Amino acid sequence: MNYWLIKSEPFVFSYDKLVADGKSMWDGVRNYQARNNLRAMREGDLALFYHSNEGLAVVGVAQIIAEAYPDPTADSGDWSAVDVAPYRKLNQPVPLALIKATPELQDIGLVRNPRLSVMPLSSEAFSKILELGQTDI
DNA sequence: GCCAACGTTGGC
DNA sequence: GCCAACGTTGGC
Repeated sequence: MNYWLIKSEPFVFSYDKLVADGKSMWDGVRNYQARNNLRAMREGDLALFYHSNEGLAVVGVAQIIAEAYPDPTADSGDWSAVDVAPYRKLNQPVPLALIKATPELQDIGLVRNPRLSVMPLSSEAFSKILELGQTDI
């Protein structure tokens, strides 16, 4: 089981929208590092869902339900998409400021490389954020 | 709305 | 293959 963090701008696609839709294709990634992370995802992996730009918080957990396939929204280039489904909404959103203020979370990609949109997380970091979000899964 | 950080592009 | 210029992302 691998753990991930995926980012979305909530006015483009929010966690609530994912819940409403039941599942979604995770497409439009145009960054090689992020794409390679998408390709490393396995069915059943869990991903924290982070709202960037507005909200600035981890709000829920999503599950990977289909592994990487060619991104149909790419008209050229070698890009990938996966399918995700809602898994659990956090009881308490975990704001970026809290993550930055938590010593155990100083090494995660969100802090180290804030512009990467798909990044791996250690199981420790994943659990810690769930704990901050007062959520058991 | 500004600006810093990073990735990508293109000239040499 | 290097590096400057540019575009994009995302926090503040």
